[in-house]
Amino acid sequence: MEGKATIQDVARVAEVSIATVSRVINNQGGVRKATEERILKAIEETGYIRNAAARSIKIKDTKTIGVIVPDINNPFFPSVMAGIEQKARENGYLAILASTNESTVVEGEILKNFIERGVDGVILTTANEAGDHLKQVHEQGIPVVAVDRSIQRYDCDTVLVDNVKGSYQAVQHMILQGHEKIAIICGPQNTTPGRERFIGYKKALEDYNIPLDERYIIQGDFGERSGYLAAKELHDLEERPTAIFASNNLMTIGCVKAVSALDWKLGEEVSFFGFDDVEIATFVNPKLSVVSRPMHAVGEIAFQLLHERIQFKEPLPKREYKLSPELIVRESSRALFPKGIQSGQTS
Amino acid sequence: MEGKATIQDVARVAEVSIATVSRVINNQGGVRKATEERILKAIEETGYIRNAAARSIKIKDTKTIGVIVPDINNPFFPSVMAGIEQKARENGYLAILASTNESTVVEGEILKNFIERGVDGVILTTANEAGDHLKQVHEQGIPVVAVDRSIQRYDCDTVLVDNVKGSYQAVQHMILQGHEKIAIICGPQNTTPGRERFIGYKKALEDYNIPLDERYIIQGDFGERSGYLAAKELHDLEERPTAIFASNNLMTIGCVKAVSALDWKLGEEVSFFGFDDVEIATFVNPKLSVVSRPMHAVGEIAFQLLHERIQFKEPLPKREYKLSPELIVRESSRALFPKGIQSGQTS
DNA sequence: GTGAAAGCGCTAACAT
DNA sequence: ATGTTAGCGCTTTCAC
Repeated sequence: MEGKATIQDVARVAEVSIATVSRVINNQGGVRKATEERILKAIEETGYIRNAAARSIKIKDTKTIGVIVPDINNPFFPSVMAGIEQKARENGYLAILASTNESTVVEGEILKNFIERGVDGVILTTANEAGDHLKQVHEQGIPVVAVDRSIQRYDCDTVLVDNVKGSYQAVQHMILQGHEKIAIICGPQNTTPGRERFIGYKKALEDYNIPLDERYIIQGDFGERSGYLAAKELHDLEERPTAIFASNNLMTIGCVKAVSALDWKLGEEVSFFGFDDVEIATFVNPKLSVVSRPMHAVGEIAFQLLHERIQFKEPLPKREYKLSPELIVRESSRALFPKGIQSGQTS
Repeated sequence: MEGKATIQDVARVAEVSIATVSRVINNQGGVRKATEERILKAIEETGYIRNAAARSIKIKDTKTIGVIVPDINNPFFPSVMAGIEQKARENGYLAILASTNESTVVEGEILKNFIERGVDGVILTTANEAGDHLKQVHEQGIPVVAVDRSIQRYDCDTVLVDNVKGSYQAVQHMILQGHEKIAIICGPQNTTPGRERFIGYKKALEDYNIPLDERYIIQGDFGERSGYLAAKELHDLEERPTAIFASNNLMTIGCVKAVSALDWKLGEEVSFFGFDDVEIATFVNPKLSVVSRPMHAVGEIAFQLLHERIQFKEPLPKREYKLSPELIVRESSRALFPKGIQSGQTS
């Protein structure tokens, strides 16, 4: 019992050949009921578990997919992962996860390791959109789907959230509530999300003929501190904005902290919209309006796409999904001057 | 180039035998510089990546450990995972993660899959402390270390956080600040953390000769709503507690929400201590005092223990680590009557 | 219905 | 320094 029992051991105990044992293990039928039972009993007795390594050396697929994320501590990824995992399980796959800590090198190592282990496919949010380190995977013909960040150097299925649309809608919502002095706290412009969310902002203003005002465009770095600083900067303006849009979760947190510290009345003196729902959103008063990403769905679709690739190895064309984010309007975004009174006037 | 290149292909291209190729792959030395370079070039050319399956069929270890968590969305686990991963990487191991969604059945399946894949060891927070489903792992002689929840049926190394100590210290802290009417929002008493945190509470009161008051002991279920309800119940009391201890993160959130809704002045009218640091802790005003668990360290130690088991397969005795939680005193816990005035007494 | 035997890709003696 | 070869545990013809 101790140590690994092999198919040989089972065969010996059941007094049959290994071929027959193999047949029942993979229930291919064609085995007499009696022998099958004898074998089953032998398996039980020996505590046999088949060796996947030996198996997958013959068989091509491993029914395993690898998932790679840049930062396991960012709540976005566990949610996506949950979606992947659920779909994977439904389809008889095991999803294994590894985190790169935003390091391209580590990502390459993990990738290699996954390939060595013969994963059937990979879902990843890369630490490096250039994608040169994906060469190996590509060469092996292993299907890949990119999530949240696209890959430049190689074509692969991609599932993104429509950042442009999300920020557009948030800004539009505030415009329709009468705001014109709308500030944005941008993410880094060398990242896709940072760029796209800024584009949505500009597009909304443009569509409603509101000129871009440089004073209201603050560069942040997706970090909490930069959100804090940005809010402060906006508050220092002679002509303060009446609404703020923060491009991500951390900057949302920083911004709200600052607004509160400055005793700038959220929702009243300044409306607010954040990108990505955060735990504190429903905690602060007033509750935060946000653009929420369908993370679970992202995971499900990513698996879906991957699964199709795995099944029909044919060279399907590259596909790109763009999921629509959802506008969650809570209390921090309000109509400007509900009584129709203009700024600078007395009541 | 397309499709898997094998060691054979490399040997052919480099015009050497597969043995020599194997030698350079595993850099065992004893290969002339020139040939080595030829082989390296051939590897590059063919895009060869060694097949881990074929390898681990001969070699015993896979340099891979499996990590199983019950709920990937609970922020506790990603943190622990980060600790495990870091140590694993430092030691040349790859950590793969899978989540059971608190299902014993799924946990069994994952375990089996991990065994099939020949993981060298497993770190898990089980969905079922009884541990009958761990039979298979045990039989295979694969080392296991339990994290945060212990395993009853089998002996294995365990790393826990000292719940009793954590809640003891929190309550003690409040006692030393003059509080006597200290309420607890308990977790389920059929879970180890729920039980232990209650024990620490009782012990602290006992040590300071404060009689247990049933009115101040509220049963919760570790869910946010129960924390909310509990706070309400306490507020309804004729003789309200002057301090509250909440046994976990979610109930902390619920409780604080309720306190705020009831306009019960946190820190002033009622002191507060939570178990587990939460994002909102530093967000609300006043900032929350909490018992914080050293999650990263838990992960590091778990790997450490596992690694030792993997290396010296000898039957070490079962080891149990209990890490001390850290008391983070912020603003929600304050001295009762800071001027030294005793309850019911005159100065 | 069952078994014998040939590999799968690799490592590790054992030769040379 | 390099090659030959015997397996590792398994699946899969091909016989019987």
